[in-house]
Parts: sequence; structure tokens; C-alpha cells
Amino acid sequence: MVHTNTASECPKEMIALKMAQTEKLLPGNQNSVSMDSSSVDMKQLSTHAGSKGRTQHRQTSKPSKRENICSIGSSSSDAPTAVKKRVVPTFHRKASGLKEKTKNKPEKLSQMSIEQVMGTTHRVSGALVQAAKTVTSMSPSELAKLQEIISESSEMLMMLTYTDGSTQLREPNEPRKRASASLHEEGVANSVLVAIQRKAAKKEYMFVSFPLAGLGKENASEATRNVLLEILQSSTRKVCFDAQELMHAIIINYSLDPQSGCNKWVIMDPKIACWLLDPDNPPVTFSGMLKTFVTGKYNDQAPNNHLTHLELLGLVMGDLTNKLQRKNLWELFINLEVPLIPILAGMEVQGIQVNQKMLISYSNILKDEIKDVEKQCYKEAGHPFQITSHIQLRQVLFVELKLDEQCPGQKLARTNVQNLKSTSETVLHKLIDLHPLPELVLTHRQLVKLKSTYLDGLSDYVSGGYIHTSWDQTSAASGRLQSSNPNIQNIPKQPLQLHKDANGSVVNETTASSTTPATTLWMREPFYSHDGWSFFAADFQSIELRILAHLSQDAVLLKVFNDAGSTDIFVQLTCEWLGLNLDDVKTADRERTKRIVYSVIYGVGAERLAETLNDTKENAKAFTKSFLVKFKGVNTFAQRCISECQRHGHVKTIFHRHRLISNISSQNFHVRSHAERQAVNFVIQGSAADICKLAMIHIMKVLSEKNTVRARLLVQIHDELLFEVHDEDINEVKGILKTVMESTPTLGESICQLKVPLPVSLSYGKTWGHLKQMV
DNA sequence: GTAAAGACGCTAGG
DNA sequence: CCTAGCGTCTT
Repeated sequence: MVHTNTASECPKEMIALKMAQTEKLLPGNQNSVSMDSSSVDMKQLSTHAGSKGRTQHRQTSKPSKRENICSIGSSSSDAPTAVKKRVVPTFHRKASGLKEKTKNKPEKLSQMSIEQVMGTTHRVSGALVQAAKTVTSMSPSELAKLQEIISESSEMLMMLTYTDGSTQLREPNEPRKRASASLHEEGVANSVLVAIQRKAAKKEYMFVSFPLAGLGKENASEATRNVLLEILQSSTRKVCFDAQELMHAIIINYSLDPQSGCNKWVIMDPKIACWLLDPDNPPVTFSGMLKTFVTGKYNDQAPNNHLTHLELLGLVMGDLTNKLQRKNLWELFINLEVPLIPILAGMEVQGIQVNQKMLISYSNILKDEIKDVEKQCYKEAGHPFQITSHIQLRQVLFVELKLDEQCPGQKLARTNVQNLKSTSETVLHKLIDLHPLPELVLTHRQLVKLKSTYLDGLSDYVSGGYIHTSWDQTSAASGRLQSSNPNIQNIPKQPLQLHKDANGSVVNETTASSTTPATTLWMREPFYSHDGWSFFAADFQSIELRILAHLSQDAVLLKVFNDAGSTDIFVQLTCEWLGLNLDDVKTADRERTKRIVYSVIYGVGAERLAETLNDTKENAKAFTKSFLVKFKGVNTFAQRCISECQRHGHVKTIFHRHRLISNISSQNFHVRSHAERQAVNFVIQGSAADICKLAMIHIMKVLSEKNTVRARLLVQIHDELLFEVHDEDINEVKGILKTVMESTPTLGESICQLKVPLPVSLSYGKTWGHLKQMV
């Protein structure tokens, strides 16, 4: 795919030059029209607030990270004069004039007739702009003209506006009301503004507005929708900051099919571009991005109106395009991250069905169980205390009961920051034989966690029987996707067993006899498919380990994965490592292998490994050592990552995703070790993320082309995709998923020839709690 | 004196 | 190693 990129060929000197030229051509600035938010269609949308609340959820979900509200439009008088002069002196002078008009006559545009508006041109930083026109008010001939302009356009700059007058490029003057009363009480997207740059006259913009609110079933929406779709499907380069949010709003308000309708939309997103350049510091807002990420040359210069904001957007994207190309990230951006945007927007709108009654009834069951455990804890401690308070628990365990003094051989962990005696799971496990309390506390914690996070927490997000999670592309430095509000990627997989003894109180698993009545709860059980449809899960088997095999080129690992039998991979590895026969491998051996393998991937040291293995540090060291002797390539790979990072200051995945790790040369051993683990881990985790994203894009492409199969993507859990499939199509989808996902390595062949197969396992069922393995 | 925000500890997923 | 989210405690 080739994308022209005019703005990128335009460094800042050029921009200044262009502006100066236009200045000559267009003396004076008499035609300026207020493009303030007041000029934009502000139809009332309160009746649609419920259905559109999600659109802005992302905006309010991280209020603490919001920075620098309204910096673009900040007063020109407090910017340093020297800077202003050096960059674009004439521009700034004009900008002030424009701002004056904006301030004094905000009502002007709204009073104008459509003809007047259409006829009004407007100059912003060197470009001719036609003032905004709402598409719904256009005549058929005007619409036809617009479509012609679209088909001949060279670039389109897009953004959402909101009912409070703010936009995607300009935060509200006052922080939006926090969503305290209700989770969905938020501002509402108001319109899509598009600045269309015409090929014929490059310095000319056509500026059109598509209403989002109050569309309903009006006749006008059909024609409007077609024009908007034409824009989205056109091959013209399009730019939007947070395109996912834009797409989300469009899909909802124009009632588009969330899965197939939008797959081909391609919009460049500078937010994602910035994140690729420095994944540890993703931009939150457009103005924040200008401040921290780009050169700073755009700051505080622009007059405060939509047109200049959009023009900035184009310039910034051009700049970022150059940067991406220089850093060899353009392919990743255009082939992986950009195609993912509509898929995520579609998943957000699609949502997943949840049985709220089941969540509530599970919650009530746990409420009673928690009370029981609580009573037993008080009894064992000798007095009531706040079990969920680690401070009080520390007092009870280590000051009153002095349990730590009863296990002198064991080194008990300390807390991270304050270096106090930890009450974590691993510590409590070590104290389990000394006193009944530790186990009771563990049970209590588990129950409270499940109830508060996965039952009550989820229940708050159920709306109309669905949960619509937010999918965040730029929050994880590893390149993984992240879900939030609620997080649907960490719903417990393992069931909770509740055993009741004769008194009805909870007893632990080991002491419960087989005759005691048991209740089993699966936290994934309340997620259920539609009538006539089933959930369908496809996951890559041990993908990170396979990536490690590929990257390290370790002979033994490669052999194990390529001689693929149906035998469990960790059993095979254990055989190779300890020289055993397949049948001699015990479950404990397999578990230990698995933990060591992942500790290598995670880069943990012997101490941490000893904790997870529940063994001594010496043994953990010995295990790791003998493992690394057998799998020699793994160690060389880790060292290669570290030295690469030392040389370049960053490490790279197989698709060139990179991460800057500056602490890699730190004098502080602890800090440096941490950086080394990060470096090794990023290469593996990030490469796996690359592959999973590629598979996701490919499978969605194939499914949308085969419009006969009814399948929707609901959830991505890193190496697993959860679909909902029509029962009649299950067999066909099974074949497609298996073939397409397992062929992922061949897709990336131009970039990387994977040396290992990536087998996919499939399962299906009516609820997420009970998926049956397919063969 | 109360409420909101941040630090911290812990645990669910991969 | 990478995350999100809940509860407690401090400011």
C-alpha cells in the first residue's frame, strides 16, 4: 500500500515559506470567519446520551493522566517572543487577529445562510479554507459536487467534536465532569469534522461537518451516511488523532455493522505513531503530544480554532511519517497498527453478552462465604481485625503470633517500597503449617478478589445485557493490546471450589472429604452467546516459547517444536532436559520445567524463581544452570538482546517494534538488572504481540471477504481470540480459523521467516466458562 | 473536619 | 516481564 505524503516533505522552514507565499497572494485577512465551536452544529443530543456514552468513555477513564488542558489555544502573549519570531512571525501576527474576531463575533457564522457559508473562504496558516458546511443541509447538487471533491482530494484531516465544544484536538476548558454518579455519564460526540484538501488546489481546504447526534431514522441520514462512507473508504490519505474513537462514534451513530462494515477503513493516527516511536510514553491528548513528543515548534502558535487544529494535525502526521520511516517503523505502522484500529472499534461496539443475574447471585454466594471465613479468622487471631488491611494483618501475623520467628530457615519476602514484612501469597504459603490463620486469610483474599473485581466490578459495567470494554492500542509498551473499563483479559480461568462442612462453614480443599457438598463457580460462566450462536476460541499454543525457540535458534528447542507430535510441549522439554522417557515425566517435573522456561522468558533471577518453585535459591540456581546448559542458545540469545540494547539504547522485535531502555548501562546493579530483564522480555513478548496482531488482522480480512460465514470477534486475550459464531457455520469457521491462523508465519515472511510452526487449538461452547476442546 | 488523589500492596490474566 | 483494578492508608 502506497500512501502519498505531502506534508512530510515540508520541514518547518518550508512551512514558513509556504505561508509567506500565500500571504503575498492573499493580502489582508478580511474574510476570516469564526470557526469556534459555536459555529458547529450543536443539535441537542440528550436523548441519545445512553447509546453514545461509550464514545467518550476513554476520555474520562484516565482523568489523572490528562495534562495541559487547552494548550493550543493558549494566549499568544505568554509565549516567548524569540521563539515566535524564529518560527513563523507572520503567522503569529495573523493568528492574533483571527483570534480577536473569534472572540468578538462568535455568533456570526450561525446567522449566515448556507449560500453565504459555502461562499466564504478563510485563510489559516497559509491555506485557503472553505468554511464548514453541515452535510445534512446540502442540496443534491451540492452533495454531488462534494463527492467529486472527495474523489479528487489529496488528503483529509478528521476529528470528532463534542457537545461541550471541545474536540479530539482540543480538550475542554474545564475538565469534563467526572463519571462519579454513573459509569456512563459523560459528554457526547457531536459531529465529525473533515478538512478535505483538494488535489487541484493544494492550498485549499473544503471543510465539512457530519452530524453524529440526533440522526435517528431521518431520511437525510441515508445520503449523509453514503458521503461519510465514501470518505472513509476512499484511497485518499486520512489523518485523525485517536481514529479508534472516531470510528467508534461513526459506527454507533450511523448504525453500521461493527465487524464487516469498517474493516477497510484506513486512517493514519499520530497517537499511534508517537507510541511506536516511544512506547513507554504514549500521548494522551493531542496538545499533550505536541508538548512532549513532537519538536515543540507547533506549540502556542496556533490561533484557537478548529481549522488550525486540523492543519496542525496534518503537519504533525507528516512529521511523524518521516520519523517512522527513518526508524524503520513505517511497515509496522501501516501494515499492523493502522489496520487494527477499525477492528478494535468494532469490538468495542459489538460487546459481549453477560448474564447480570448470574453475576449477582454468585456475588451473594460469595458474600456469605466471606462472612464465614471472616469469623474463623477472628477466632484464630483471638480478636476481630480488618483482614483486607495488610498493615493490620502484618501486626497479627508477625507481632502478635510471631509466625515469622517459627520458620528461621525460610527467608520471608519484604514489601517493595517500604521494605516491611510482606503478607503476600508466597509468604502466607510458607506459614501455612504453623497456624490456621494464613490459609484462612488466603481463602478470604481469593473470595474478596473474585467478588469485588469479577462479580460486583463487572456487574457495574453491564448495560442492556452487554459489556462493552475499551480496547487500548497504545497503553502497553510491549505492543500488546490492553482492555479496560472493565478489563476483560484477566477474568479468572480456573474455577472456584467451595466446600461446605457439616456446619455450613467453608473448609479448605485438602481437608474436605469427597462427601461434602461442593459448589463450583466459574467466573467466565456469566458470559454467554446469543441464541443459535456459540463462542469459539482459538489460541496459539505456547507462542512465547516458540518465539524464543525461533529467536534463539536453540537447536534443542527447534527440534522439539519441529518434530511436533501431539505430546505436550513441556513434557517433551522435560524429557530433553533430564534425559527421561516420555512416560517417566511426572506432573511436578512438567510444572517445574514450565516455570523455569517462563522465568527465562521473563528474565527473573534465581531468587524469584525459588519463590515460584517454592524451593531454595540454591536449587533454583542449579535448575536454571542445568537448563541453560542443555538449551545453550537461550542464554546466548539473552546476552545478544542485552548487548544490542547497550549498543543502540533500544531493542527490537521481529517486526521492528522497538523500545528504548536507557537504564541498560546504569551503574546501579539493581536498576541495570531490571533493564536487562526488560530488554530480553520485550523482544519475546513484543514479537509474540506482533504475530498475534498480524493473525488478528488476517483472520478478520478473510472472514469479511467470506460474507457467507457469520462470525464476530469479541475479545482478544493476547494469544487467544474469542469469536461468536453462528451454529450453522461452526464447521466452516473451524476450518478457516485453523488454516488462516496457522498460516500467520507465512504472512510475515517478507520481514521474518519463522523457524517454528504456530499450532492453534480450538474450543467452543455456549458460555465462556465451558468451552470444549475441538479435535 | 471531610473529600479527593496518590502511594502502596496484593492478585487476576498473558 | 507486561498489564488492570480493588482496597487501605496517607496527605
